Amino acid sequence: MPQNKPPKKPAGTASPDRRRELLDTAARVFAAQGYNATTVRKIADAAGMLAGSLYYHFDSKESMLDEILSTFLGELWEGYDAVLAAGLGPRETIEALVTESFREIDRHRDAVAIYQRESRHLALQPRFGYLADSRQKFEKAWLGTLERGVADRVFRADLDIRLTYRYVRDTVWVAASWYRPHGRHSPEEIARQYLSMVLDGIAVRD
Amino acid sequence: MPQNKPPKKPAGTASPDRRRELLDTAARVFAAQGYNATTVRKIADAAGMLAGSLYYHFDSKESMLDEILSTFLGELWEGYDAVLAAGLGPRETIEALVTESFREIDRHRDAVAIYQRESRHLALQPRFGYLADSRQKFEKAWLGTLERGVADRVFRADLDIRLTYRYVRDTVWVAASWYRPHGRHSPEEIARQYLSMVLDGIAVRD
Amino acid sequence: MPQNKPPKKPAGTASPDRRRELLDTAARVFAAQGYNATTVRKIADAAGMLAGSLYYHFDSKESMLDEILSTFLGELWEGYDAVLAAGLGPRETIEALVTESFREIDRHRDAVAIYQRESRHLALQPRFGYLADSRQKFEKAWLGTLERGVADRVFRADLDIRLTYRYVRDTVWVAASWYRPHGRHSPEEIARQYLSMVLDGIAVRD
Amino acid sequence: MPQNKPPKKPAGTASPDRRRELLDTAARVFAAQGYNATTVRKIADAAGMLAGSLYYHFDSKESMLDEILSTFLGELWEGYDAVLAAGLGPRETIEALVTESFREIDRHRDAVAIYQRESRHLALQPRFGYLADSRQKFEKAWLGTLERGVADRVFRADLDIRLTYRYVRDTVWVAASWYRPHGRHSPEEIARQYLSMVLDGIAVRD
DNA sequence: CATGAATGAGAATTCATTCAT
DNA sequence: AATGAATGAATTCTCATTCAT
Repeated sequence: MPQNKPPKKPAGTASPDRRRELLDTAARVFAAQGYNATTVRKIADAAGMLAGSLYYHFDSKESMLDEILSTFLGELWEGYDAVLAAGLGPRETIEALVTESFREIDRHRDAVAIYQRESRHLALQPRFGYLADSRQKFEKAWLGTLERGVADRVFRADLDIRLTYRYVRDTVWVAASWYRPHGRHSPEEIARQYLSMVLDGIAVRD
Repeated sequence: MPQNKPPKKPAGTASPDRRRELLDTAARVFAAQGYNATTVRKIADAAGMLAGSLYYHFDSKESMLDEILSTFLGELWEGYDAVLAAGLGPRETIEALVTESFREIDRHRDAVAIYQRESRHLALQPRFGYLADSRQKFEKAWLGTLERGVADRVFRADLDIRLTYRYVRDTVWVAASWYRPHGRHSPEEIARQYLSMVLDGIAVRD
Repeated sequence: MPQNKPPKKPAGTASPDRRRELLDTAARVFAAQGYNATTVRKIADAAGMLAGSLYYHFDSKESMLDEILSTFLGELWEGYDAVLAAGLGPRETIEALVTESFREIDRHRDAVAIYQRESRHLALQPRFGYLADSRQKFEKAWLGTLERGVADRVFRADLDIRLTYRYVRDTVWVAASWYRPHGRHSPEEIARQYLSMVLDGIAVRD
Repeated sequence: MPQNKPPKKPAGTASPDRRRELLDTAARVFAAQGYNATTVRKIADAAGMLAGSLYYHFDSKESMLDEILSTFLGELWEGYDAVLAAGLGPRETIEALVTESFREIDRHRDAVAIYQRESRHLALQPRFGYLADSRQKFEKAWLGTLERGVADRVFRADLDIRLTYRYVRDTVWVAASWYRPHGRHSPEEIARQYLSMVLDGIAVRD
């Protein structure tokens, strides 16, 4: 990791720092109000500039959304791919994926919230086709792991496997709707408790 | 029934069947595209009429949303209240609430999806204050039951109780996002499997 | 010609009469100020309505332009095709085409002015591809007639034929920039004088 | 040369070569896309700089247009005045003016194209009042020459003289719309053929 | 000389809503 | 009940222009 921050103007379209700053602001507003209900003016207000000025940095409101989501998914898959490449057993893979997910929620809370709310209809547009791709890859990874777990007798065989998949998936990701970064619990701690519930249930064992 | 219908407003004119039909159509579009992204024209298209014609039946787009949500919540609480009045133990209460919830998802799938997506910010508007009320009442019922269960040693005591509450709540309601009425499983069957996972977890017991 | 004006609402997108009225207004403003310099607001002002109201009738400012130009070209080619099908000699064909052109200028003065000013760059856009097609068909008809005339020794052989083509073509169409319908001269009278100059020149014969 | 250059305005700063270069670039883009449709950014792109940088050289987009047109008209009138001062007969004057015009088209093709497209409405603005003046002076020169020619029985007397004037004027200047400098024909050769058509027509004499 | 970032005044377009018929 | 036509406010986006560096 180089220490030297960009000494001269970095090449490319514009300062990536400012870009990231503005995208963070935009993500915050999108997450709070929903993409459609967010006007460019609101974003600009939150960034302390005029609406038109945003267009120096971005082509359109949609391209901001695009960049927010694709950046998030990029980093998510970096983490997931590392987990999936580690050759863990099914239970350990699920544990690692869940933990990784909570870390991503911690780092990209707004992007996750936006993703939850908007991805379904966005995925229909060609521009956001990667959302559909990601969803499919996602399903393959999680469902495959669960199936492996059932085969290995690590996970229960009496449940509808797709139902289980949806259950585990949703269970993790809806957390983004109430999770506050740097709150009482660290992502790892939340992951631990969630895993405990998902794997062992909330009922006391007889 | 009072004689004084609103003098000019066409709020409750004519056939309640047509009204319900139109609301179902509206709910379908709202659920599919999001409230904000849904134009009155899209609803009218789906209903086979022109945008302006909807205003014979309803005051505004917002009043359609209002009626959809309040009808849904009314029926939901009818069911919940019956359960809560039955004097069941904590585990049985949770089981009954979950089952009732899946039944509501089955009957009001679109309304539930709309509720999930929009209730948070709608609740801030005075008109939709009942959403906030309902949420609070909801939390009281579920959280109270869980607490009673922990006290009765029916539910695990080692979990953060608010985390558990959110977990159970979300776990059930997100199902609306993928649930298709008249699909492979009946609501009761889905409830049964969900409960099995929530209560006992998905891991095989040693 | 039926006397009866539309007794009931005509089918289709909207009353074609109103549509035509608005297009005439738009064409007038486009011709006077140029397409780019014309704001929708100016058109709306000229039509006595608000800018947004135009969108009830048309998809966009561009689609108004499109409809103006395609209607004009449609009628132009109706006239030209009739002339070309008549089996006249080269000189008579040129005379008939010129006369027909002045008639079109008389009927579609604004559309012609717009065409002159905008067709070149519009033709590059796919939507206005028909402009390029028309230009090509146009060249074929005129240039072909001139060539036939040279072969028949009706037109001079000592001139660059493409230069002659451009000369005749431009000579006719620029007239639209100053021509006022219902002015001192009828289109036929103007055509006659133009033809006299084009065919015989302006110099006194020795 | 006065010392008092404009205090803050960068109007006439530095290298006149660079200035001319940039104006040529601007003229090229104006001619290709139209003045209104040309953004400062497009000009800057074509010049290999950023939009803001142009303002070091010019006050405004309009002042670029102004300089392009006034430079062109200045040189045009230099040529015309020489012709008009030469004391030629009407026919020879027309011949000389036409030839001079094609030379100007050759040298200022873009400026001529811009002039054709924009002068009519620009002339209404005070800043471009010289366009109206020029047009008037132009008409006086050409129309006067034609009238003299009719009086001298060099030109036909049976034609509407204003129609003839427009005919000759347009006939020459529209050539700018298709003329490519350094093309097959020299300006003098094109002038020769045009004159031959204008004076003697394109029909074979009996 | 040129850049990067912003401004601010429109521009086109959308859309909930109204209302006479 | 429904239509056709319009309103008017808001929204996204564009662009000439400015200015500190």
